[in-house]
Amino acid sequence: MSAEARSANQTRVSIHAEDIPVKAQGEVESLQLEVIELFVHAVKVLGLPKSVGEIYGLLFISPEAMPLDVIVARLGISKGSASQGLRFLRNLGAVQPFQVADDRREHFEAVTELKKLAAGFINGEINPHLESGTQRLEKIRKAAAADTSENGAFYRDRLARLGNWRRRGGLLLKIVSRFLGRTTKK
Amino acid sequence: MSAEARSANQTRVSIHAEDIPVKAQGEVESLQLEVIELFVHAVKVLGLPKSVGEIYGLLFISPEAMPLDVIVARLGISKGSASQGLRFLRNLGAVQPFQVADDRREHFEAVTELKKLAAGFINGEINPHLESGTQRLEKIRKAAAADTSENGAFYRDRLARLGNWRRRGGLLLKIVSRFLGRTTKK
DNA sequence: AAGTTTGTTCAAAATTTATTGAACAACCTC
DNA sequence: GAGGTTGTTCAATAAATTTTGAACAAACTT
Repeated sequence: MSAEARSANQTRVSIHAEDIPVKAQGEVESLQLEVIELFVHAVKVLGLPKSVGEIYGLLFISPEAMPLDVIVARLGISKGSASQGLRFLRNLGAVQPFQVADDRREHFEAVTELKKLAAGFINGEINPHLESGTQRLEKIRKAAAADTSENGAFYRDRLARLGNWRRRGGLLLKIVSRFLGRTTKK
Repeated sequence: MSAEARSANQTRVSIHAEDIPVKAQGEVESLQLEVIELFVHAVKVLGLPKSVGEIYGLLFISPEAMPLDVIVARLGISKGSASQGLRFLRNLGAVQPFQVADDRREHFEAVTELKKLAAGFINGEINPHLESGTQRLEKIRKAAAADTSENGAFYRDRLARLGNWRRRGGLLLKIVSRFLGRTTKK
C-alpha cells in the first residue's frame, strides 16, 4: 500500500500517530524531509538503494532513536525494505542498535562519526571488491606469463600497470582512513 | 539480439571479420575477455553501466586503437551503446580520440595514467554531486537558523556536522589527487 | 500453550536503468 | 546531387535492481 493510499484512508477509528504517513501529519518535519532527500542523493552516488538513504537520513536528523516499526511508519516504506536496509546499515556500522527499558523492540540510532562511516564503507563495500579483483588479476597474469603470442609482451605490460593501479589504490585507502581519523581543526 | 543468438547464425554468406562476435572467432582473445570482465566489475562498483566497462576494457587491453564500428563488432554491442559509452569516456578523459591517415573514422585509445583517470572521475562524477549537495545543505541551514522549535538546536548541530563532513570530503579529494599525481617508487 | 509482538525471508511486482535499433544529420565521394 | 559513410539521438524494449507484502520463525506474555 502506498503512502498516498493510506493517506486517503479516512475511516480508521483508532489512530496511532505512527500509522499516519509523513505528509498527512507533522511527524517528519519538512526540514527533516529535506535532509533525508540529501542523504538519498548521497547514497545513490555510492550505488546504494534509496531506502538505505531514507533510513539513515531519518535517524541522522531525528533527536531520538527509534525501532523498525516507527521507521516504517515515518517513511511510509515496507517492513521488508526497512529490515533489509537496517541490516545493511548495521553491517556497515552506520547504525547502532540497542535496547530500551520496558520495550522488546530493538532501537536504532545513527552513527555520525565520519571516520566510522568511512571505515565501514571501505571494509564492507570497497575492500571485498578490491580483493576479488586482485585475485582475478593474479590469475590473468599467470596466463599472460605463458603467452608467447605476438601480443604477449603488450598484455604483460598492461597487466603490470593494472597491478600498479591496485597497489596505489590500496595505499590510498590507508591514507583516507588516516586522514579521516585525524581530529581536524578550524 | 544477443551475442549468442548471432553466433548461431550460420547462414550468412559474405562474412567480414568485424561482423563475427567475440566467441566465434579469435578476434578478442580469451585473455582480453577476462580483462574486459575485470573492468566491467570495476565500473559497476563505480556505478557505471557495463558497456562503459567493456569499451574501456577492450581499448585498455588492445595493442591498437580502433574506431566505433570495430568496437561494436568486437564486443557485439549496439552502435547506440558504443556511441554513448564513448561519449562518456571521452568526457571523463578516459579515452583519447584521434584521426588516422586515409580513414575518416575517429579512432580511440585508452588513457592509462591513473592520475588522469582519477582526475576525470572526480571532476566529472564526484564534484558535481558534491557541489549540488553543498548548495542544498546551505539552503537547509538557512531554514534551520530560523527554527525556534524544540528541535531547532538539534537540527543546527547535525547540519553543522554535515557541513564538516563536506569540508573534509573536499580536502580528501585534493589529497587523493596529490597522491595519485606523485610518481611512486618500489 | 494459545495468542501476540517483533523481525526476517523471499517470490512477485514495481521501478529504475541500460541497451537496442531505426531514423536522422553531417559530411564526404564520385 | 545521388549515394555512401560515420556517428548521434531517442523512443521502445530489455535487463537489472529495488520494493513490497505475505508467510514464517523466534521469542515473549498471559
